[in-house]
Amino acid sequence: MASQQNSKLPKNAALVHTFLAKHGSPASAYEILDGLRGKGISAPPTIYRALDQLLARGLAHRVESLNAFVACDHPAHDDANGFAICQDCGSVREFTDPEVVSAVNALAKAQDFDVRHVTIELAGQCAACRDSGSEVSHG
Amino acid sequence: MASQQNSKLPKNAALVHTFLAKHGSPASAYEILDGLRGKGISAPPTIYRALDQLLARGLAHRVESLNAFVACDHPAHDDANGFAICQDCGSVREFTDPEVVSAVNALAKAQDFDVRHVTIELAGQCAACRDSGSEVSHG
DNA sequence: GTGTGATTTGTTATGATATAACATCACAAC
DNA sequence: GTTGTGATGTTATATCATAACAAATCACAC
Repeated sequence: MASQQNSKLPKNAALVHTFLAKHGSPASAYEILDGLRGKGISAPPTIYRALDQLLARGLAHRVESLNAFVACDHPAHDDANGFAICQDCGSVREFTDPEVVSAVNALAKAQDFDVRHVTIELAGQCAACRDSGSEVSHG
Repeated sequence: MASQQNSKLPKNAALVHTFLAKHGSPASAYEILDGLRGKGISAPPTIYRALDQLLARGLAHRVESLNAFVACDHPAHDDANGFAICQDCGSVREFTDPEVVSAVNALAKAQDFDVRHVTIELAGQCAACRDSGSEVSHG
């Protein structure tokens, strides 16, 4: 259902993917750009094009509520994944949950809606921040 | 769980809410601004402040994947609603679904994540566009 | 009705995110 | 070697959002 493209990853897409994978947490296009200025990349369109290629292959996701991008943990499910975003520490955890997916699919069917992509983003507090009494600063 | 504020809606918030309700589909902050220039509103911060007030009251929602805002259909559930967005005709339908909500809550509990807000956005094709053979133009 | 504080509003400027448009390059197919 | 396609570089600009500060308005005690 995803990752249909088996052709070789273009150079810039590979650079961006590597950057995101190392980064670990979501990065904005401009953070990626800043991180790759030494590698011949100098302008936003280059980043956005590379991101488009990664998104098409399921190798990265856009986190809508952060206007940011992450390398993908499980490319096989890129059309129905989700993110849990801690508002205290900024950590983002990707998940794929069959219960949520089936509930969403049932809903879409009931509404006679042909789903192509599902965005699920949970904003809240992660366990680590709750356990430390919420005094963790954002970053 | 939402709409805790019972104080009177400020003038600009009321203007923006009325605009969104008439508009029917999601509008960007700048579309709202353009629609209200005749009413003494002349700059983006005024719109964003009014939107913040509406969001806090559950009278409007932000559609993350469109960077746009809609008036709310059912204020009682504003922390766990969803949108079905047709990529062909641009229509947006709001929904609240207990199955999806409970699946998300179960997932969050399993992940030990304290959910404050849930974003669910389905992108795809609405029944009307499917039935008309996808030849509907975007707008 | 006057003072006081809180909220709302107006205004200018700027920051942050994303894309249009067009030229060039790399490479495979023929 | 020409042609077609996809990738890349570059400049400029469109779009979305907020910082910072001043002024107006409102609620309410006195």
